Amino acid sequence: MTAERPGLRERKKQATREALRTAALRLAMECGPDNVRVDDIAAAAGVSPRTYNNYFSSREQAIVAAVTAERAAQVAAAVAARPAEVGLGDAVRDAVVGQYTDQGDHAREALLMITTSPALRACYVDTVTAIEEPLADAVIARCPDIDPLTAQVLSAAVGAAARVALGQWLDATREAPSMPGFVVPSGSLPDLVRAAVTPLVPALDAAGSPRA
Amino acid sequence: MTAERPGLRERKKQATREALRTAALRLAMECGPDNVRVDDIAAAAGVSPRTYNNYFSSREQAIVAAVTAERAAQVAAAVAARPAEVGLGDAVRDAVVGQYTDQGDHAREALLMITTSPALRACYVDTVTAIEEPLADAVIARCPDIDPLTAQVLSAAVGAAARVALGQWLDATREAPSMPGFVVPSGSLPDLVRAAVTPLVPALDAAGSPRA
DNA sequence: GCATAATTCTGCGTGCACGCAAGTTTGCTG
DNA sequence: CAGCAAACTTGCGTGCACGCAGAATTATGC
Repeated sequence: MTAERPGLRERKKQATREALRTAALRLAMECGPDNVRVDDIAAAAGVSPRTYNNYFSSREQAIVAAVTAERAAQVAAAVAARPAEVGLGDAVRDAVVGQYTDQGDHAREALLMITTSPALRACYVDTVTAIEEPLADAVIARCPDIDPLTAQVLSAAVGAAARVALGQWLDATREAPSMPGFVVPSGSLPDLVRAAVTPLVPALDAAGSPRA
Repeated sequence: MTAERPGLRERKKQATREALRTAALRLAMECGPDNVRVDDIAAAAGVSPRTYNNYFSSREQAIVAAVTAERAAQVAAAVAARPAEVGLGDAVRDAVVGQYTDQGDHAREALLMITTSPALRACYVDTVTAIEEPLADAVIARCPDIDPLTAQVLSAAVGAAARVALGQWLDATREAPSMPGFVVPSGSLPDLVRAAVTPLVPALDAAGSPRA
């Protein structure tokens, strides 16, 4: 139903994208983030270096994409999945927090590597921008009477909050190894994300139910 | 008082930065944004091309900086200048809106040129990120008991709202010339910014006065 | 099945960002 | 004033993003 026509063409594109992501992450983990050239990734995926940039617009993007993958769609789905009774604020907050809980074991060491390189950290933090549009759509679907601009602003605000939390956490985990005493000064990532999104709950609720 | 020691060194640096900004904007206005090379800007400012990248990390940044300039500090000052009686929400909103009202005549045509190039638009939109840190400081100064993370999140949210408003407005003004009928479909920029920040006011007020 | 239109991949060239290692200027101190 | 250390500038080399145009591949009409 949702997949109208797989189409040989489209499938090949997704395969290439997947191959690039995987190769990028593998090489980065093996050789270290700074010892991987774009040409290497392209070669490992069996395409031209030029083709790499038809799929990803920066060297770091492919590596990060291997970890981020379908996050945007998942957030939107999670918001839609919350029962209609709970307020918009709780629904969005729980959906976002859920995205950063129970990371797989493999993802955890990848995250640690991303911590290594400033460029990778910046790129990873920027990926949360991708949730804005799907999230706005989900918000509109939940509250059809909401002003589209408001939905967009609130989604962007949530994205910004997640960005702040992620930045804090990445910095904290990077500093940690030097200080043997404290492991994670700021607590776990899900807790941090929750704490960051919580201040926005009043705004979300206010927009979600105008007559309350 | 605040300026401890200007110092010959620091003055030269600011002069170079200013020269680069000005030259960049002038050349961009004269030749069109896409017909200006970094080397040209550097030459016009009398420095090496390499030095250019010691001050600005992208070609567009210098052009945009000529328009943006001191915006970040002004927002922080504007927040601090609001009387202590008004709520945090109103104070921040008015301060941000004030930044985008009564643009100079010269700035207005520069804005129009920025509309021309996608890269410039993206860069200009990204500059609002710079207000986050000063704004967070101003918020903390206003509400000393606030959680620093909350202040940071709210500032980032406000920045995101401004970003959305700016994006909308830039897109709208770009589409406008093709449609002779409508000039600005979405209204004036200050109104748009106000409308974008308003949904966040409940969150700001909630954080600003916990006991209300 | 085949011709044709639409996409995608690829090589090439250009402009750009940035690390590195001198060379130069500035600020401080004896 | 001499001399030293820190900061800034500059040239060079490398890797990268992306526009462009031609070849290769896929979809579509007959």
